[in-house]
Amino acid sequence: MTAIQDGAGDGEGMKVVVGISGGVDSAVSALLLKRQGYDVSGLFMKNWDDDDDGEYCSTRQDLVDAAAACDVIGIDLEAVDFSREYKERVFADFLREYEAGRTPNPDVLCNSEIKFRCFLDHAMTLGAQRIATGHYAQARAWEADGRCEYQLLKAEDGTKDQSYFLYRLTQEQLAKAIFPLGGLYKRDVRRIAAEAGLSVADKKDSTGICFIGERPFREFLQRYLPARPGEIRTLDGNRLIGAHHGLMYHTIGQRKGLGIGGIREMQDDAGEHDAWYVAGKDIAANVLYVVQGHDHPALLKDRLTAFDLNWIAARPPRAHWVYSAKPRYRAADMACEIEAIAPDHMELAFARPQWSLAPGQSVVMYESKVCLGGGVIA
RNA sequence: UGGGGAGUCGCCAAGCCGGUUAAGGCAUCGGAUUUUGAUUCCGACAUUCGAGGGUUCGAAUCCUUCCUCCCCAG
Repeated sequence: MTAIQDGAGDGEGMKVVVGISGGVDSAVSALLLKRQGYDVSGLFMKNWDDDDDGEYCSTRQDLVDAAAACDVIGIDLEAVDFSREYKERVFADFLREYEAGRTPNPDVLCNSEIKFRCFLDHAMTLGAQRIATGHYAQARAWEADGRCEYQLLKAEDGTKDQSYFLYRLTQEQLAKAIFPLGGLYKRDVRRIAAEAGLSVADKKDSTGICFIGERPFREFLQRYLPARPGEIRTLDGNRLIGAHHGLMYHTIGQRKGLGIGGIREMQDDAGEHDAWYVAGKDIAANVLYVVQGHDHPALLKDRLTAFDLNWIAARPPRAHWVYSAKPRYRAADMACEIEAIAPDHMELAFARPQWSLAPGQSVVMYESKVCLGGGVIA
């Protein structure tokens, strides 16, 4: 086995389009590719209409920053609007999931449907041979048994690794991708940006849903989905303990927003209460079930079922084999075993119980540094 | 109505035989962390102790009147 390409080679004039967001990461990605001799151009995506909420609209500033960065780097910048596609392929699913009482991860879909589909296709029409993004992840072509296969690897900087968000990519998509930051640490990326005179060198990292940004979540959801108030009951004892404004505002393991204060019968001698956490939902009855204490056993599960699977290598991993998995972004890898696997679903058992597995979130599997793919928690 | 008990931050709850700044928990809000949603962490949060009088150098803590609630009587 030999790595025949690691994405950091000599550009030799190869045309690559870089997704420029207006942040440091994508700017440095473009800068590095330019230095490596690629024929680089930038593409700024506007995928969300912030028509009526200027307060949280930062895309204008992002575009300004993106343009300024490209100017310093010395590349062209084009802007494209995929907001219709984003709405149809990402946001619609996002709303369907919330409506069903689940907790989706739109950014996973955003990558497979927008950045590595719409954006990729568009870049190809511009004559590009590759696309690049500021993701902290690594891609490489790997030759084994006479076959060439593209692998997705974790980033060198484990604290910034974003391979989780890319687990839905396919061989075809990965073959076209370059992740210039995969081998770098965040601090070095900022240093490179500062040394190159990029104004975004110390710009704060963006958070919130990709392209939509950070905003009051309840208020945001409420604009798209009707809120149905209902009861909050204890999982232990089925005791009526409060009221919720809508199941969609709560996810498994959530503490904030329950509004449950002190209850006489449920305190210790000193009158102190443990916080309450969401442990389950009864969608049909519109009841939210809660449990007291972060470490309540009902919040710990050592197995899960996942569906809507995607395997990057285009073939499933082995059952009864030890891998590791993350049941949510930034979770520590946990050893696990696939107990049963079919094309459309699998049963996964963890070596140790996982805290608050939320239906709708993705479970992503790894074999050492290699991201194998994953699925959506049932 | 008679007897007993209780009223301290949105919710619980210390303090209550007087002594300077009214514990703590939950909730809430703000910040940090974070390309989902969460979690976690840090910070803020009663010039005031149901209301009015009084005693005192000094009261949430004592006295008193009123209001409200609970229990037992009925």
